[in-house]
Amino acid sequence: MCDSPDKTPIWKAIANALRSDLAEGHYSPGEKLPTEAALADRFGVNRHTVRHGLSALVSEGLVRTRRGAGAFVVSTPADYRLGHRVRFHENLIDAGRHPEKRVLSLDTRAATQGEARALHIQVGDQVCAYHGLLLADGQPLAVVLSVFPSMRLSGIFEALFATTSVTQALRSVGIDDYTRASTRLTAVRSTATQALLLQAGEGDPLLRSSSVNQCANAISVEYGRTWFVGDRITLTLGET
Amino acid sequence: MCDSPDKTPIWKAIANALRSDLAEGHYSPGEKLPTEAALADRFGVNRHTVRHGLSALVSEGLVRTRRGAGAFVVSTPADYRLGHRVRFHENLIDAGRHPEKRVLSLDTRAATQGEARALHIQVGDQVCAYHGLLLADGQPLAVVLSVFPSMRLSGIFEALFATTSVTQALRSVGIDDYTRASTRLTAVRSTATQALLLQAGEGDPLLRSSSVNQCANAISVEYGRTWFVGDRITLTLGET
DNA sequence: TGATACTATACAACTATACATATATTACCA
DNA sequence: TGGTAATATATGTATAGTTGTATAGTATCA
Repeated sequence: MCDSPDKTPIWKAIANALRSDLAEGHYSPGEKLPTEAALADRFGVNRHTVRHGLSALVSEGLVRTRRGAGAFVVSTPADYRLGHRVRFHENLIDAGRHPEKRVLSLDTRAATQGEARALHIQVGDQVCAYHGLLLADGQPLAVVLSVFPSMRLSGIFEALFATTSVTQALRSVGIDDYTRASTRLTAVRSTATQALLLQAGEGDPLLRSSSVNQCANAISVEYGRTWFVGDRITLTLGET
Repeated sequence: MCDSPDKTPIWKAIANALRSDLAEGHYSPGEKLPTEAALADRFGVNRHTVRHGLSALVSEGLVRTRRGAGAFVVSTPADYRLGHRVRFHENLIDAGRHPEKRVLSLDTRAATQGEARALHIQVGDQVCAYHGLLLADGQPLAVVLSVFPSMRLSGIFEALFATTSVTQALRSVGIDDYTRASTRLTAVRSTATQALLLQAGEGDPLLRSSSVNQCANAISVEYGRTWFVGDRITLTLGET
């Protein structure tokens, strides 16, 4: 009976075994781990013990589970550069990722109070609202709500229909370049809908960015709000 | 036994997302929703989960599905015009709906403090209280609590028995016309009783309107409180 | 005796896949 | 032009597999 301070519990040993499997690259990002039942069988333990071990990896952010589907290796957080010029596609390609955009809805409506203030227009002026999903390597990264002042950008609605690129859409209505006039960041908890779209947990922390883009003559052309999944992104400032 | 904070099931979150899409007017009646496969793709879930969410909307009567064809919008929120003259039947007929009223109770009692203030009468004066249910195309739209000052409108009780139309009842006691003197709007959560009557979920958001109608000589003839189901109505102001 | 670690079982929620069946669209032919 | 068959598309149904959760039980150790 040597009283070693603590013999490592089985679940911790399992977590360690899996962790080193990941570290040695036996599984690549996005790959599915064996099922809990299979792991339980391999380690000769109960499924709950495996789950205990897995949950440790989940809370470390190494693994993500989807009910009914399995446990998947998480990819490392994408670096996202904030600065004077912010371009989604460029940013992710620079980070070695494959960017993708998905349109959720696109409609024209009256500006809310906050939108009006941000864009320096009147409450009730027509705006074009773009609701979309940003993905990196096929994994949801953020939801976006972008608002454009229709009056200043006639044809923006059709332009956004034609292309998913904000840069191209703006160019096609005569805005050759635009720069980030302001960015504000806060952290919020995800709603059920956001969680669903982002394939994250309800209440998971999101990084919310509110920003205004202006064209050459300091006219506001876009007011965007973006909700990033906290643990899939690292925002970087200042560096080139 | 720590209670987990109410986690929304995925299918319910999908139903909510679609419901609010309908509420925001992204689809009009008769329009086809995206296919189950497309929705499953958008939300990143299995088609069966989407089907579960859709079936909720079907059982609410918002959507109808046709095998091989798709899912189609049955009803979108009724437009309800607020202004100087507010008439339930007219409003819904103008919106292309079939209005209906159902009497829940009708009695004479003493005015409460709030009612007295609204109608400019004394606390304890006799009022005629009308409790009813408004329906559009057979679906509950709102519960109404209407209070009339008996003293000023002798015979109003019997008149309300004879007809469900407020306009007609008032006319039969000598009020040929009346106009909306004030309207106040807030949002509240439904009580269990309201939810039952409205065939909505307990705690669902309701739009509460408190209004006073006056006859020609600026005498208050009705104090009404109406609880609309948020999903089923869009109140419009100002426009003709 | 009580706390901790693990086991055992059952069920709910979601996924994956396959196939049946109804509808819409297209191609082709007279 | 009009009708019909073939094909693609979409919903309905069935079955099995996987994770999430709840409950109860057992062994061990302090």
